[in-house]
Amino acid sequence: MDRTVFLQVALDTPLYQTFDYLLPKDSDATPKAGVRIEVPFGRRRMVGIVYAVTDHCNYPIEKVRRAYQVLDETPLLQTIDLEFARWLAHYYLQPIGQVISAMLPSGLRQGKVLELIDRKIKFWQISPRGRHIELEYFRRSPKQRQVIELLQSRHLPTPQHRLIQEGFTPALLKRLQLDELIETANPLPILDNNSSNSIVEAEAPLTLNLEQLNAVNTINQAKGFKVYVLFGVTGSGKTEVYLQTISRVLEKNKQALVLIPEINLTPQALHIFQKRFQRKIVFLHSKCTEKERHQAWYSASSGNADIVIGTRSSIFTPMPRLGIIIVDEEHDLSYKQQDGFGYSARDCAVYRGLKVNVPVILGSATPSLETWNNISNIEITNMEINSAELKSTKNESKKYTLLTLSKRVENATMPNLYIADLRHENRQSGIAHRLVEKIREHLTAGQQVLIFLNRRGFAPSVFCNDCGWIIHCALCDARMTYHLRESILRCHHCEYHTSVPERCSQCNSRDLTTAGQGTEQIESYLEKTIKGTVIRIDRDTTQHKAAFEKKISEIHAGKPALLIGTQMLAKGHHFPKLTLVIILNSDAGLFSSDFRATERTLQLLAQVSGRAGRAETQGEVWVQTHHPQHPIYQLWLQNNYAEVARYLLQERKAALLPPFSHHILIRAESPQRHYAEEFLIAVNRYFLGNFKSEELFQRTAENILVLGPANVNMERKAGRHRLQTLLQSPNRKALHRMVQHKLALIHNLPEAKRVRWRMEVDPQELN
DNA sequence: AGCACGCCGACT
DNA sequence: GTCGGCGTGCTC
Repeated sequence: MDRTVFLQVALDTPLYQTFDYLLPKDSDATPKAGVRIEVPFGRRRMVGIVYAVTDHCNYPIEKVRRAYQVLDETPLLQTIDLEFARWLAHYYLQPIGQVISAMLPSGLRQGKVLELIDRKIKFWQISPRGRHIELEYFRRSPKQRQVIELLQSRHLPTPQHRLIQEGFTPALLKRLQLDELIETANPLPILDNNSSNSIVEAEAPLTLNLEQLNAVNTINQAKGFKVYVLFGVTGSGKTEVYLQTISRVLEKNKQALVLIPEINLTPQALHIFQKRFQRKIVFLHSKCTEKERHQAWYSASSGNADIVIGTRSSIFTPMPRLGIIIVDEEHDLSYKQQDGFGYSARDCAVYRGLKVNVPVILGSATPSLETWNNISNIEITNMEINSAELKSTKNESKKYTLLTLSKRVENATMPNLYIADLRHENRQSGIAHRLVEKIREHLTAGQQVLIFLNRRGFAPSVFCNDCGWIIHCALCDARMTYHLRESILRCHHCEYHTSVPERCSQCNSRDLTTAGQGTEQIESYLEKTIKGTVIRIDRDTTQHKAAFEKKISEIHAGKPALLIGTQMLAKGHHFPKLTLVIILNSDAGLFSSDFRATERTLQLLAQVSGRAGRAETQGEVWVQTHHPQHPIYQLWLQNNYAEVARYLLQERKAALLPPFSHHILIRAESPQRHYAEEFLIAVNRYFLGNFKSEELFQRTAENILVLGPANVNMERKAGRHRLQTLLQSPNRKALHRMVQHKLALIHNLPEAKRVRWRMEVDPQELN
């Protein structure tokens, strides 16, 4: 006898539950878990995912409503994906419906029909021959030259209609195709080995050095889940290790998932994969159009694509034949989602690897301390001196295997590191004269130089010489940055900007002046001082889409040039002609209140330093500082990240900070400070019972540390006051349990209605 | 989150 | 008289 069937449906609401529904009218079959379903929800009509099919319901049966219709025959999410979602929701303390919603491309979320892309549109891309053709070849045919230049600059196929809009004719394109200078391409960056128009050649694998070979062999021996930390200095050939392990995975007819940080270099990285594998590769990154994302997602989840390369959120892409997960630059902050539900794609990757039982590679020249602490086979050879101490830091949680690549490929050496002590240097516009001389030397020798300064604009603050008044943002607790070319004051923390005032608003003096230097000032100073090409790369100079790539290819052309850049330029780019790197303002990271600041600064120093001297030429790196004796610089000079990690882990252990304890952060913000504060106080009462608001530190019965409500470093940002409570415990389970139990209560607090609040597990930034 | 209901202040 | 402010409550 048939029993009534109930569908537990996950809906995108902030409620920590699923909702029960009856089958749609005259439905012929029971839907499978993982299909989309349209249901009535309050007065709304929503699309959800069938999370489970059961024969009972916990809700008063007379109030259970009937679903409108099932939208898919085959599930979009498989059982294993739903289990992944369940774990995510539990671990990150998020409503299941919102987690599942984040796993789907937005079109599918809204109930759109899965449709394949229109194959009738013709796409063009540069051919291997066209990529390397001398432009001289087009002396007599400027139109052809324009097409070639355009397509050379593009990393993704360009639709024909776009080229026709640009004034090119189909006949012209046909002509170039005949000369094998351009080729038709699949509409998406999908390389399909059985499509006749794909003529991308497979590039042969490179020869591995011993360390690389060892890494590849070790990973290839993995049977099921195992985490490998591929610890390789910049230029040590991590990518080649990825490629050759992927190659083995593909042979076994499995799929590979490769996560990369959210940086501008993606097109180059992707090209490497395209050249190596004549397989279906799909890309998922922030610049994908909705349609591309949809298509890539479909291709991956149907098992059609062999390799998925993407940023943070691609960790959720369903892949039925998943065989390996690679997280490149695993320490990178962009793996941490900052808004919405604050997951770490790297941590999710490790969990997913465990769940699906496949190996996970975490690659970095500067692994995060969380990762480092999990390594089981730290090589004692590197650190004989402290091996006794090291052993004492070991605990049962060590479970990752360390694979070290200590040498740069092609005989490139590591750069020499130097400190410029600003206390004894003459300087102008924030740069020591001695270093300007250095720049000249290297440029004259035909090399390129990089100046790293993590500060846009002309000057980071403007003040009154008479009364000392500093101009602040109207919406944030932050100073205004002066932008010379625009002649404007900008806040770098919100959209607020204003014209430069004539007079001090406090004392009416006309004597306003700037303090400090940004990239704009360094650029204008050095353009005058040295004669040569200066290329500045920061958010201000790369606003137009093509500008960034244009500058990068200008650098790659290899002519002597001085590059001035922020973070943007620091990561992932390989500039073979770069021999001198100067880091201008790393002191900023020395006195931060965030306990992770030291780790971040050292990672950044190492990453930036790694840009220097990749080819046969010896590179040098200079750091300018007022505090040359600071331990950060002493550690940096040793040029031994393993030692850095060891040292920092000792500190963390002594202070019982992560990874030796665990954090959950509750943030609240409101235009009215007291609303945020009252909410957090109400939350604390749940944890502490007799919470005394005048004490900053308190402990719960389970000995969990409750710290707050406390101000965030920049208390007011974009017009909102921000406060937070930090929960800390060495016992992750106890911490989770406590918060889990109060979650629904917190959500229902009347105080919660008046503020924007969110829960963050494993926060990466405490300010 | 949405979306409705409901109960008070200043406007055509 | 009603338009609309946002406090409160509910969603299978």
